[in-house]
Amino acid sequence: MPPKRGKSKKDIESGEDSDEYRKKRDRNNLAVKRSRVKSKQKTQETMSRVNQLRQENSVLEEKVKSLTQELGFLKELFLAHASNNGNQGKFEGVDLEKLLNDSTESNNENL
Amino acid sequence: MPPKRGKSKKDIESGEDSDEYRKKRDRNNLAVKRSRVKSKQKTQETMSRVNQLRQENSVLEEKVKSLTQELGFLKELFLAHASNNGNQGKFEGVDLEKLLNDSTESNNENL
DNA sequence: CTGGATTGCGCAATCA
DNA sequence: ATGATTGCGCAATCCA
Repeated sequence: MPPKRGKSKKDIESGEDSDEYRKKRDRNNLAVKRSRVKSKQKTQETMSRVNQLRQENSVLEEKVKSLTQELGFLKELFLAHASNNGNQGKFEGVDLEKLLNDSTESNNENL
Repeated sequence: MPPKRGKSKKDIESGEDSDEYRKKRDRNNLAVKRSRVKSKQKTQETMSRVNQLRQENSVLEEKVKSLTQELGFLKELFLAHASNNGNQGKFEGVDLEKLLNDSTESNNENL
């Protein structure tokens, strides 16, 4: 009682000398082609993404650099002012020394 | 005057039923395998690179954010001080208004 | 079960 | 001649 199918013996797979088989192969070959094209596209996009990120990155680095520089300058200015006036680093009632360090340390440690 | 070679007819290529041919195929198959492994590795590395850059990027963004914030705060402090003393924005002999804008504009325009 | 999508694999052409 | 790459088809397998 071999299972009776619509086809002859071993389905379309493996054997089936012609039409159905060929048809199936052809379709698969197309699928393979599509799949590979897609794959290559993705690879390309990934590489582009890398360059894009590199760009953004260097822009940000410069930004950080100039902001840090700026901040450093202001800090010195502050300290100079403070010592000139002997008001213990207080300016407008704020403890600048502490403030400046707070948001400078955490930013410089990664450079 | 058929060209005389060391082999029979069509070289080792295409035909040559055995040894030389098979040997060549086998070597190529290995080469293909090597090549494909290498290729996949490179793809993987590229993807890792993307994530790595994403990381660096967000770190930098935060850095810029906090530095900018800091700078904004100091700027206000400065301006307040200047107006309180009615010295035309001069502080320690420096024109802060101008200074602060110079290296702040170029840094905020991309946010 | 049906059928496209992926993937490993080998062949041959071509590059270096 | 030789290894590296690349397009291509086959078949197994995945996945929906």
